[in-house]
Amino acid sequence: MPENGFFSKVFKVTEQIPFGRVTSYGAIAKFLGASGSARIVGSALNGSNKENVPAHRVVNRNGLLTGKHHFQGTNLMQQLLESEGVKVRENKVVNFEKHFWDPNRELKL
DNA sequence: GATTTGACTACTA
DNA sequence: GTAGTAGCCAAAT
Repeated sequence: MPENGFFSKVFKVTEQIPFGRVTSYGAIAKFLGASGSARIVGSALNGSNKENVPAHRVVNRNGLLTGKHHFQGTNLMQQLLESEGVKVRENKVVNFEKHFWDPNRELKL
């Protein structure tokens, strides 16, 4: 059964992110009905490292890999994104709008 | 139970 | 376009 914890919700949505796509914390927060809790999404992903959640597909609204430091400490996040077809330049996602995936828009329903 | 913190976002200068 | 400040909410201490 689904857990009501905010973290679990974030994990669930993050797991639903399609291949080669990225999204923002605010988008996930909004999808969960907690718009404004973007920071909580980041905190949740902080624990996602232990889960099978592709947290590397979640970046800030600028497409900047703000959480790359929270990974293994190296450029693993960027490597993963590039490995999925998402080009990264200076810790920023290239064509962010193009790779942007909005759960409210595509995952909805 | 109160205080602090944080992988953010938006507004203003 | 960049820089700084404020607002926001949930989890951890």
